[in-house]
Amino acid sequence: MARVRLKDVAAACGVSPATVSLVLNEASDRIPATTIARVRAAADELGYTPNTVARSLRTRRTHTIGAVTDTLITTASSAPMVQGALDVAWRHDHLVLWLGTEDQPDHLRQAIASLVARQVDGFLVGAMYHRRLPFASLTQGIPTVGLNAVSDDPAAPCFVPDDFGAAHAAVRLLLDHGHRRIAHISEPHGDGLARQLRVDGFRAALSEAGLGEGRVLVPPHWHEGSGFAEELALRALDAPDRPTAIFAFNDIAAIGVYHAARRLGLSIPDDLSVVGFDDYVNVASELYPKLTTMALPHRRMGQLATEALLARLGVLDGEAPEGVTRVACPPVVRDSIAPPPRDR
Amino acid sequence: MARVRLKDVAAACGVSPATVSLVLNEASDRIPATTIARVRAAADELGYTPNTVARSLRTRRTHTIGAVTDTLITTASSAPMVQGALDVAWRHDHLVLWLGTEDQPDHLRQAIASLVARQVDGFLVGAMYHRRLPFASLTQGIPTVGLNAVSDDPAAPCFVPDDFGAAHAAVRLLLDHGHRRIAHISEPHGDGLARQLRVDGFRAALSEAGLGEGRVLVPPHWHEGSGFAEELALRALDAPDRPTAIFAFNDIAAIGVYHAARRLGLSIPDDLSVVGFDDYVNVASELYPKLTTMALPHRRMGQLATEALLARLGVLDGEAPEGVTRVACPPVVRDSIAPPPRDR
DNA sequence: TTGTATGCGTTATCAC
DNA sequence: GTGATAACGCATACAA
Repeated sequence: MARVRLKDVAAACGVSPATVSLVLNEASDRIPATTIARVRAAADELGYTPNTVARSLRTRRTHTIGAVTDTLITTASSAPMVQGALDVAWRHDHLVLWLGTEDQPDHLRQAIASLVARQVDGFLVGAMYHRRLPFASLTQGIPTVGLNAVSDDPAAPCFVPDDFGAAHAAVRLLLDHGHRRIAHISEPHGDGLARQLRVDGFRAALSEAGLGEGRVLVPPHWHEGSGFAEELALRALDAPDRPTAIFAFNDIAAIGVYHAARRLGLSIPDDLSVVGFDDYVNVASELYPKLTTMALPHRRMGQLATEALLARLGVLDGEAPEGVTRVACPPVVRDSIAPPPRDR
Repeated sequence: MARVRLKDVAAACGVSPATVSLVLNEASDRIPATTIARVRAAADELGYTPNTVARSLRTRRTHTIGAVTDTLITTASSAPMVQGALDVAWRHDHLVLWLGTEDQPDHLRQAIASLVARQVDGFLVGAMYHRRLPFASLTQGIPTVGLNAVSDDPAAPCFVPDDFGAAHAAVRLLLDHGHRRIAHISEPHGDGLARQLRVDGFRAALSEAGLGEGRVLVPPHWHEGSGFAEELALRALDAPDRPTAIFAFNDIAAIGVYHAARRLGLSIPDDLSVVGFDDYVNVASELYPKLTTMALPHRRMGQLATEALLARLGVLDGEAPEGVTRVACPPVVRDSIAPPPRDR
């Protein structure tokens, strides 16, 4: 019942353990085909699986990636990021030890330390929303890539959404439909980097179209749910010079806009066009009318970050990009945009 | 730059490696306090961290749990399950290697095999929706616990939602408000176990109330999104003897009911009460009116499963329960239930 | 071409 | 009380 070891395979086909090792690792090209076949057959028959911990001790490579992220649960969008990383790692014979820090102070440091003790080959340090995370000092020289997070080390490869570009594209979508009075509902100030980038993208698109600075509505402080956006939208839409389109910071804020429109008897998209951000599962696609929004490329980011890390580890060919890479956020066009109403 | 090893701290304080090991593992009570202090001090000063792979090779324990689940991404609810498992494992000095199989055939077997090669101490085999998963034969005698999945080995501990009880409770909620004509919108037949259990809970509650079998609406085949439920609800609500309340299989189906009500000019909850299931993030709480629903205890299940596994591994005291444990699904009461309209 | 010897960093079983 | 010493399972430089 005990697991079969290299030694057993060697004994079974009358060669030394060294030979078996050479054959199984394809480390020597000077072994006769007959022995190779014999060894392979024996290994197969006995069901030999190398003991990776012994191998790791010897090679100083665990083929394991340590991943540390803040809480996994608050945002539904985390799963694709994880899955993307898992996939790529698995495809290249690596496994990942995942740890959620739940944002407890000092937990990040502890988590990294315990992964260092496990001899992980590299680190993925991630955040569930795009922000700055000072991790360069913690990973003790082990190759590290930021995932949805920007490092304090400017050279560290980091993969984040292109919030600016996506906001710009979202506004262009509205402009192309003929809208001229477009407002942006933002989120409260915080440590997230997306807020400012989306505001900037919004403003850039408007200003390029010769429409000035644009109107940005910012809730005074953070609230759970769409309530804050609803209030903001209500006030903006109830005024004489109301916007014909709203670009919402995210899909939740867009829900607030929908609620406000309903309360005011405005029809989307006939009276008001709306664009969201994030493409939340079961949200954007289930609103009535279905919400046009910018998708966060979480899965792609997870894949890219892991590929970059594997490149730095030498298991993949090619160079890992230095510094921050912005990943495109594709638009998901649904039913919430139409040309603006003729007159008012 | 090289990491400091046990040998180094032994040399630093003039004792043998064996002694250091004994001290650091508190394995002997016959070591004088002075040596203990000396060793501790040296270890601290040098920043010694045990190499866990060497330790694992020796102790045959990796303090690592292998977790295999089908795809992580299709359901948003997966993250709490993962987080719950990670938390408990971490709290007891264990780490988890997570693998998503993406439902590719044979991938489950491969995933388990590669985790076995890593010498994981135990397995968590999970599904993202409650179903049967034949994994007992794959885990090669390594302790295994099912997470949202039922094993083919009746003795294997498995943790699943109490779908029957929750459906029963949901219907009781409606009955207590005075409803008598209650319909259930189910999902199409598939390999999920929740469907039948929720139907059974629905029927049991009605029959206990002397209301017969109840009306169960089943879509003929699977569709993405809420469309199927909308059609079903539309037909039921447009008939002369329409239900005053609908218990939906899940929150997505509940959205379909909302859409149908809107199209028919029925007001929720005044004309129609609705109860959902799953408590999807950003869905149930953002509908108008906010949806009353039964929460899936994903996080709790993740925790319980991991605790059971650790108990089987001897790192936690207590026994792991044998067989299937049903975990309660707490109701989340919001605004979608009211007494039925007086007459019609 | 294959086998022998040694080391990877621990823990554990002994003597001393 | 403490220190040699032998595993743990594998990889590899070198010898044969």
